[in-house]
Amino acid sequence: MDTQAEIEDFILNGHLRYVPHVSIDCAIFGYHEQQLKVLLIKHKYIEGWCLPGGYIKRTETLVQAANRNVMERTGINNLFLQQFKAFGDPGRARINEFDEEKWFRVTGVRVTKNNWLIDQTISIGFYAITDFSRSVPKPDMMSEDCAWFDIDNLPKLEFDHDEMVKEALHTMRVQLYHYPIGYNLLPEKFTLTEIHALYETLLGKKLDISNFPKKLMALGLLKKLNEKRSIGPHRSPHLYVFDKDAYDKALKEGVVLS
Amino acid sequence: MDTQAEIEDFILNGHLRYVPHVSIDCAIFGYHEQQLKVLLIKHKYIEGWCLPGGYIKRTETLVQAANRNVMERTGINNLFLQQFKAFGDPGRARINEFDEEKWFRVTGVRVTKNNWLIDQTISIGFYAITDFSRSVPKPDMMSEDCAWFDIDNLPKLEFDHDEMVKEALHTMRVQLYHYPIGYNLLPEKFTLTEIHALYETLLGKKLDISNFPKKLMALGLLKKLNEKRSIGPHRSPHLYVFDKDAYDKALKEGVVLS
DNA sequence: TTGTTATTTTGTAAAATTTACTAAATAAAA
DNA sequence: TTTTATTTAGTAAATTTTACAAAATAACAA
Repeated sequence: MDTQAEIEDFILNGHLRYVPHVSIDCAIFGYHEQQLKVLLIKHKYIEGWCLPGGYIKRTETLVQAANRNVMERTGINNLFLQQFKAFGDPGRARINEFDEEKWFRVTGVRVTKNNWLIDQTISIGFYAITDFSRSVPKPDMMSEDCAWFDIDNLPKLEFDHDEMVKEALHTMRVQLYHYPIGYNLLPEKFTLTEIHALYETLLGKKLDISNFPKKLMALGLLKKLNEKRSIGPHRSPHLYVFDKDAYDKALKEGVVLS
Repeated sequence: MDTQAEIEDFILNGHLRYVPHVSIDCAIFGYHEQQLKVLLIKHKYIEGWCLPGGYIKRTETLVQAANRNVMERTGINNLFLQQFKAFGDPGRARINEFDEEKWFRVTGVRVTKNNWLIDQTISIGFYAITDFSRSVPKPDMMSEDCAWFDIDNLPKLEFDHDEMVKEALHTMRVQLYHYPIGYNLLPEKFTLTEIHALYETLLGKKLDISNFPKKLMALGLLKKLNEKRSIGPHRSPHLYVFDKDAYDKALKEGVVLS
């Protein structure tokens, strides 16, 4: 979606391919070396930053729509992805502030007030987690920028997206105790210290350095390798990999981490 | 919404007052004397039973829409109400089976295929809990029956409503440990045995008769009264009431029950 | 008035889990 | 060989959960 013809077609005929009045918004959390970030985009049409999002094709499921959106913004497929809440309070989208001239300047298309895009929209929130160092943030056709922001240094977001981030973060932190996490976020082979740091960062709190790795091991998701990693003048830590079968089973059936 | 004029107006002009393409569906759980039921409705237009639901007014929030719907079906206001998931997979509503003649027979209105009601719809699922003995089930204008069904003796439901009930029940049972429950479900003054039975029934499992009441008390939501209830040739149990302040605080901030 | 009975309620020991802390093992570099 | 920072195993204390026993009780019948 980039050429002017495509933009025009989306604006004028999008309602035939997408479900009107419903969108998805994605809180994409990015982790790397003990840093937690969120991906934001800057609309051409709007002043501030907001969460990436989009419409749902009439032929795809909600999860597919969210996955497509996350893929388009980060270039990464098949992330851990969860629906967390639908947002639909009237006034959340500020459609009353519609400015035909501005739309024309930005899109090059004459948009009238009865266009399918200019109407009340209910948005379904998803969150995803990825390794931000592997991603290539890419704006969509309606936005001019797309970048990672530190989780505790976010700008004021547009619409109800502040609340969305808050809810997404809360849900993510609760679900960390009930789903396995780490795949795609850690190197193929990793140390207990690395996965410990991952959990600490995502949860935003300290976890006992001696007990937490034991709890992780007790879940039975990790396989200990006969290899160690050299980390300078210190004891070399063992390397681990995820047991893919146990991991996928845990994704389906859930786990309990205390 | 009952007269023919109102039905006709809803079908022909509803898209002006309601948000098209989005609906809500409510799994309304009913409790009374150790029985757990679900409220189902039977559409005039559709063969089997399904969850009650409806559209969202352009002026109301999602929760208001759900509450209005629950109120219309049960006659009871202000129940414990929670959003649990949005459902939007294509094909879930079977709009391809649209039958103009049948719609006319049922509604007395000539509905064409481009009507706002005949299109892909994404539904936001809410669940609620009420005392079914106090409710007066009432069909909506599109349905011919509305009745309580035993939770473990449900008929096969239409659309994706089997999955909705399953998800609603699962979410409800998880949230029972994180929100206070019992208000409106028990008499104003109740015994520990009664609230114990409530939890057992909603959770669908046994809870230790000696330890569970202690856990409940530990939450600090109950006030012990200086009254007892006569229950025949047995020790008279104490009566309790909810501490409204603590209860409301717990509703907002959550509790932890083990 | 006194036992009988079923239920409520308190008490407590055992079991299990979590937490806090100690110390041994280790590997590279000085 | 010693130093050093980190990994990792071990364990005792603290806490929580569970299981079970027994006391309290109130209506009724004898």
